[in-house]
Amino acid sequence: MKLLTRETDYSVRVLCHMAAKGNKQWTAAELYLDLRIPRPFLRRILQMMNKGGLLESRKGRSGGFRLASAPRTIKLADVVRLFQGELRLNECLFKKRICPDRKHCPLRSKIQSIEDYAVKQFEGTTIQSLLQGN
Amino acid sequence: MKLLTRETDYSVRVLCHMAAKGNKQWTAAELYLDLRIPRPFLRRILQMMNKGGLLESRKGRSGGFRLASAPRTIKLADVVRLFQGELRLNECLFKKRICPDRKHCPLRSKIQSIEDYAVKQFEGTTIQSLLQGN
DNA sequence: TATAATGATACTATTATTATATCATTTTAC
DNA sequence: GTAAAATGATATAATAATAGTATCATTATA
Repeated sequence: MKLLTRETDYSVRVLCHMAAKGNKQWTAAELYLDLRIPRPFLRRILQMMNKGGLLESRKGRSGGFRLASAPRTIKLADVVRLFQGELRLNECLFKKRICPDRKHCPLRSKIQSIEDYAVKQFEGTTIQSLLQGN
Repeated sequence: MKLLTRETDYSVRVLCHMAAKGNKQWTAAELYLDLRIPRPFLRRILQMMNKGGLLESRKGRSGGFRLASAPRTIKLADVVRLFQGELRLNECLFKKRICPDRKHCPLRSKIQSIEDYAVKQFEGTTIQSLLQGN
């Protein structure tokens, strides 16, 4: 199983790659050459990161993408939220039909505790810290 | 997303239900009446729990299932392992193609830390502790 | 004004999970 | 002995999430 989807994973790579090279502007084509993320997928991700405020974009010829903010202010949690929504490790159990005794379900609190831990990790990780290998 | 699959979830319910009623033997039909887990799915799960050593079974008329060991010795980790294999939250990234720099991937260590925490929770949780609401 | 970029979006493919269905085998009550 | 009631084994279908593709519209500039 995977805690992070590929969209999240690829996006982190993009952000790290950009952050490593200062405040340069990048086209999708350039990023493809460097990172080999499937091209149309990459483009969609870039657009989502733009909409989500992680990147800024310029349209038209000589357009491209750049980081919207400093690497130390971009949290892994932001990327996860953008592509996966709020982390909810309990999801399935309560989706369509209500769990018979949600309140007292002791499994729930275990999962919740793991979820909390994961979110804390994501909140405490920035693009900068990833670049520094922390 | 869900940390536990339905197989795992259902199985925990079955184990807790059994544990709550002493060392009784149960048929799949009885468990269905009590737990309303889809019947063929329930049967398959019971068979897997039997093979996996969580339950014992008796075949033939007046056959059925019972706990293979005391509730305090059955760990949530055992159930997860049986139905989901070793928890591997990193899975996707390294599946088909190798991550370009697995060793140095700082994301990996974050995920690993979350995985370790989750496993610790699972190891520390037993059917008995779930019954007691811990 | 042609070109080279992003924007928007519909579509397809793949995979994992969830669920069903069926027939074989075993045991026992009668 | 044998029918009935249980599990064993296993193939298949349905659903949903993820991953990836394709295409046309729009924008800006060389």
